[in-house]
Amino acid sequence: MANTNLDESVQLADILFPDIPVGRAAEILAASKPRALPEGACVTRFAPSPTGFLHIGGVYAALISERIAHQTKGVFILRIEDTDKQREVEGAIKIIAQGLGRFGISPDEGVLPDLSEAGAYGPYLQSERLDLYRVFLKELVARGGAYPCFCSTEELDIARETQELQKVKTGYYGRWAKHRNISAAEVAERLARGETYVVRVKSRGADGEKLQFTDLVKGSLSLSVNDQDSILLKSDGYPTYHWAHCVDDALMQTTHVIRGDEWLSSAPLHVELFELMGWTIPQYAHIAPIVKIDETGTKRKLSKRKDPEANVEFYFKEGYPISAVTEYLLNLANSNFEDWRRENQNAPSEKFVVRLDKGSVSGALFDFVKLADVSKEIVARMTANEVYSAVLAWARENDSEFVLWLEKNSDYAQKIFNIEREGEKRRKDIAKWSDARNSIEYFITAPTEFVLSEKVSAADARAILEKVSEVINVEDTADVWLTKFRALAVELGFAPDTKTFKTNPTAFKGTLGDVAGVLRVALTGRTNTPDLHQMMQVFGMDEVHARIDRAIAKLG
RNA sequence: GGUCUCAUCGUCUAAUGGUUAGGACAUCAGGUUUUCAUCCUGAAAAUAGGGGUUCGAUUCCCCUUGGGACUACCA
Repeated sequence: MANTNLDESVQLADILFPDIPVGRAAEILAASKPRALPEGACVTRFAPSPTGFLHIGGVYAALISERIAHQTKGVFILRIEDTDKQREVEGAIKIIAQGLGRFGISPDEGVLPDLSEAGAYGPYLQSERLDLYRVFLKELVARGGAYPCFCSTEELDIARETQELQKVKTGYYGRWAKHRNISAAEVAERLARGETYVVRVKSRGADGEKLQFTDLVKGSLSLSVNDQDSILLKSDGYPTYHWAHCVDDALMQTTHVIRGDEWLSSAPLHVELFELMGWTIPQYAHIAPIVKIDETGTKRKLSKRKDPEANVEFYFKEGYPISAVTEYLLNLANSNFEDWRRENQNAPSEKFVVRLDKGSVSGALFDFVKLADVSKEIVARMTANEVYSAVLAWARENDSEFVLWLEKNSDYAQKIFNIEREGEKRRKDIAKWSDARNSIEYFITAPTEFVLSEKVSAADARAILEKVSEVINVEDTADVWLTKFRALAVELGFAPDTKTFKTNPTAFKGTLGDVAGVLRVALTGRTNTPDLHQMMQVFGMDEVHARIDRAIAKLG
């Protein structure tokens, strides 16, 4: 800034922002209280734009930010970046705040899930901070760090075309920065004529210069310094992301900026901005995006247009338990999460300490199979009552018919969900709540089709069912039932167990499993169900008899 | 095109200048159980390619190839 004429800059600032009194910036800074936080506490924030959509990648970033803040006894802020009026969508703030709320991610400051605002460093909507951006921009202009630019979009387009033709770097910089040294007098004149303008940073960087940059996720990097006179204030009076980020995170005293790595290449600009203002530069953590393989076989970021799974609504609709999605995301953030989980089976996931430096450096593929596994594990650990409540809550939003049944048959449903849900070897058949209905469907509707295994003849099947009908008593303990069942099988010429059958296969019509298969199909119409004895206990005597009779009738 | 960046089983990843390169999910095979999606055992499966440095490289360096991000008055 050696040859910048300070007087000229101050004049320029006054012409541009005549309504802002001298010293206003200093006043605001002086009024902003330092946060009283314990040593090592991190202040983080999630700052989405309200585009009507909560992206799973956003939840990922928010989750990491929230954990970093809270595990250090710091502060987590939800700030809304609504500086693009074109893209803003009605009701989007609600979607974001409540969506995060469903994931249990609650901010200490900013917009809360109930849409109220908390915190002493607000407002937390950027559209309500417009005066702040102007105040500090005036300061920057006065220091010779920014200037107005009157170039039209057309002019800029032409310049870029020229640059492309000449094969030089595109953009507004150096000798291409037409208004870099515009005089206060000229600005006054153009303003008087009603010309619109933007305000650009007067970059100090030169092409080819490097910036040693330490990123908390990516490590030590050598980035190119910023040499672009980027726009800070748009002609509509709104700041660009860059300026808003700088002003907001300085005023909110953010210590750790955790954001998607698409921001990495503009980090040098942000660093320059903080330096120009003489503010403390926050620590940066640029996290890798969650990607998918598309039709062409290339990896790309989850796209809100093309990929339904990019939207958190998708997970709500499918009924993935929220904690499963959270744990999967945590596992993506720090792969040692699953080791921790094995050691701490019943601990809440908040106990796991997230580390930024253990994050993936390049994008990770979202793996639904793995998610399903995590999810099944979680559902298996839940009680029947918890499962019932979760399924009911899911059904309320997605399956009104099922809700009716669940509400009417609350006790019965809980008994069903309790099958193989006690003890060590728990059944793992539900990954998401939308699976639930199908997995218990045969309890709701008795089967009408009975497809028997080819291993058992119709006559034998009939004999089996009639015999079962005679001896069955659902009050029997599992052992008693099994003894009866085995005797019955032997009586009809089947082997009492697999081992016996294998020693002399020709001596038997089949195995005990084959006999069980007949009963299973009669009761459920399926070959694949939970434990017979437990199911029959839930059915009760009457239902068991009714189903067996119906099956016999069907067999002719 | 320019700038930056990344590269370990199919996937997510661990590890180290010297290891049989480890785990998890998925896959396959065997076993247990009255079925099974549970459970147990086992198998197959990776350091992108080429050069260096080194006694020794997957690890450090260079090149190639491939991927990703950015290159807006969008965030």
